Amino acid sequence: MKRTKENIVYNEEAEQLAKFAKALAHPIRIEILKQLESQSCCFTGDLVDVLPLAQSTISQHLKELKNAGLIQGEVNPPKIKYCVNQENWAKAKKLFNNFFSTENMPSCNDGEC
Amino acid sequence: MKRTKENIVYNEEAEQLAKFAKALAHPIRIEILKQLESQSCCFTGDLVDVLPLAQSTISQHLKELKNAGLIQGEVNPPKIKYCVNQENWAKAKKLFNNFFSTENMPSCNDGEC
DNA sequence: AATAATTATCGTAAATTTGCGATGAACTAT
DNA sequence: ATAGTTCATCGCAAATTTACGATAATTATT
Repeated sequence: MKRTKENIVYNEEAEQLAKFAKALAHPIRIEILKQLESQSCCFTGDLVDVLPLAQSTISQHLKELKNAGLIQGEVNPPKIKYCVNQENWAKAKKLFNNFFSTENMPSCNDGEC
Repeated sequence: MKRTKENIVYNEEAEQLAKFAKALAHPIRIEILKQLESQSCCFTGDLVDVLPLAQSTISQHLKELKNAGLIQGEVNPPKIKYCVNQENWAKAKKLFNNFFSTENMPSCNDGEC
């Protein structure tokens, strides 16, 4: 960060997209989401069985995904069921789709370059 | 990272997707890519004019985007023209599309939960 | 009440990211 | 040759991320 904490303001859509991207910016979180995608839901314990990291670490990654809004947890004592947050998942999908749409993206070797 | 550097091996596709996501995980890099998308190409100098960061910082972000493979630079002395790398852009687009495809994604409130 | 099971949080250490100014490298133009 | 332009890199400082073990918190079962 900067020398002194000083907030720089960015485009809101860019900020939101970056936030989602950041949540996806670690392979273990991709794997976690794939699990949740395929299994409709699962418990932290199940994830710990499958993934090569300590329970506390998985829990931290889950927290980040939750903070980004991509997943949500329901208590099901003494377990907690994590699921994809459909609403935000759809929002992220749309943002990435828009971003990658190459509609009017000119090629680099166009004349005016 | 871990106490001692010890590599954990992840699914390759997850790793690649995470790498692209990491490149997108900062609003300024989103903005940079948007510029490159819309303008077909541009020079670092142009970006510095538009973005609220120092030239050296922009240069670093460009480097990260280049490392991720999302952009490429051509020398055009004394300037350097940055453009989206079409091939990897398409690859990223496909990876994100696949990832977000909710084909057989069951809802959280299905019976078996 | 005591125990077991499951998940979150704390404390710590290492690594990485972010940002800046200063400086360097490469090339142009004078 | 000198000066100017453009971009990259270095060195630094602050912030954040990543990972772990230990411990706390919550709830069920005995």
